[in-house]
Amino acid sequence: MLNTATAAATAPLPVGSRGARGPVDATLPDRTRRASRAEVSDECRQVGDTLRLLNDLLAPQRRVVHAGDLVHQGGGRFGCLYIVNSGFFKIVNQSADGREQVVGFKFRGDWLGFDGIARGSYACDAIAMDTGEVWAIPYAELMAACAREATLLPVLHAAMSREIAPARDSLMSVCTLPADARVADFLRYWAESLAQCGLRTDHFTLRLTRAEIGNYLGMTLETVSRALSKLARDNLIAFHEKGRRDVSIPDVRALSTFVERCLAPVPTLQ
Amino acid sequence: MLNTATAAATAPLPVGSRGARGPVDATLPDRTRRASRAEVSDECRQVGDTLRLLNDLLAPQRRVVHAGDLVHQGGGRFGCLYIVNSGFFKIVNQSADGREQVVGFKFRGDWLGFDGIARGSYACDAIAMDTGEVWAIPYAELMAACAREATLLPVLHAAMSREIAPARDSLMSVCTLPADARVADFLRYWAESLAQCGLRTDHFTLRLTRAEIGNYLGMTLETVSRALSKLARDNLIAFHEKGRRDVSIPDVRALSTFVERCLAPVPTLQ
DNA sequence: CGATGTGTTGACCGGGTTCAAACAATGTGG
DNA sequence: CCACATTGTTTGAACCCGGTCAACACATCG
Repeated sequence: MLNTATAAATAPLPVGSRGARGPVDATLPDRTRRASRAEVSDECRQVGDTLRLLNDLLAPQRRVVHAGDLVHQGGGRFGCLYIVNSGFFKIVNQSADGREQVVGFKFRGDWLGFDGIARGSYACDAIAMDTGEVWAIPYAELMAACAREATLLPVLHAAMSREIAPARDSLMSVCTLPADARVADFLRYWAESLAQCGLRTDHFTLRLTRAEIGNYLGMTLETVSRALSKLARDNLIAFHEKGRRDVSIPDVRALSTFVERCLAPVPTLQ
Repeated sequence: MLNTATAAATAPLPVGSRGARGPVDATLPDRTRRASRAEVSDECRQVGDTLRLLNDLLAPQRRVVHAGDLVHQGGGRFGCLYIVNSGFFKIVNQSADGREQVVGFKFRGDWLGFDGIARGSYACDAIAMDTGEVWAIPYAELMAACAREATLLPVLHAAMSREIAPARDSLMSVCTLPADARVADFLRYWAESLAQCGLRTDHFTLRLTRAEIGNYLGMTLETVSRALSKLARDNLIAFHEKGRRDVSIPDVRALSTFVERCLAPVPTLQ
């Protein structure tokens, strides 16, 4: 496939004609951020606090959903934001010519519908993948509450800010990693997301079909299946008996090293 | 490459086990939104209004940048948001293992640095690709101004909301289109972006190298070059004399139909 | 039981990567 | 001014990863 990673190695991105002049905020960058266990539990607690705050201030309408339910639909009139209290959801983009693309997933504490604020209509579908509960918050009411309660606006902005990075990360994954590594990286991401919900990460059942994973990662379901088989062969994951959707991940970090190893064949950046 | 579009045709995404139950806001979706000429000039005016508003309320620090300058750097401490007044910029993600990925571009009226709000540090590099000017706005000051001036917050939220869609769109492009179509779609996007800045769209000079385009689109620079040559051969674009960076696009809509034609070989969705 | 949806695996082949060579544009120093 | 290096672009040829097609296994369900 597109090994742009190696391409970038042979022809690195020109940072500029005369070299960088340095950022305005010149602090040392630490790009290697990865959530530690303490941070994860910390984030878990923050999510609980946020949900409690919203519940107290706005008494949002709770809505129970089941697998396949649409929370909001692309093109539909924007009115509410939604917060995931439980379950998980996929975000699906649809193009005018019928292509549909899974562009992300949402878990407990994530918000749905931010893309509707600017356009006045949602830009994508949000679809439940399991039984769960979302809280509907009319945007106008949220704004009014922000005027009353000063602690609310920072929470909202942080949530919107968090929407930006994931799509960029998966774009990078799709553009720079070969198929096997993309699947491994996806499993790592999934385990990390579960951990942030306080769920166990060493063993879980994927509620996604191979086709959905493949669509999200830009490959066919056959390639996903082959990649998973290979990962199982290498003991990076293990399938539980009874169905190939129960996955065990003995060591999540091993998946990360596998991803990096896929780029190792071209170790020298220059 | 990965024709997941056709894969989706043979194995369409399951919307759910029992079918969709309908969205909360059940208005008719119009997914086929594309900016008309009136909308473009309208948006152009809105951008001007926004810049004027911010200038009057906050007197932001103006900063002239040249090609290659870093506006902010991934990992750097978050403090300011930036608004593009002129020039254009690329957003580059960098992974811990050295991969770097162009994940988007910014033009006049776009904001930079939203991804830093949640983390407290920027998640990516913002790099000028030409001489231009950005306005630095300390986030704390912006929040204070929002408290004074009620019209500011909706503008800010709309800007943040607009950050969500582009990355998703390019993810879809990368995942569902073959190389030729991706390049065509990129040119269409670029022309559209220039139009929204009030610049001419029928003839312009790409300030990007083939390597940068390829990185953004998930392919090698050679493939970009070949795709451009093919588009020129088909008279969808034309190269100006003196260098292969001056591009003429006689009819932008022809590019759109070309993209759709790349999916035509599999016309029946079922 | 058959029907349907999902997952696995194999064989083939084609689009895109890789490697290589050549050219154009630009700058640099003697 | 030319020689030379550098960077970006184009084009060709060979290879290979991943898409395509097909067959089969397995589960659930009416």
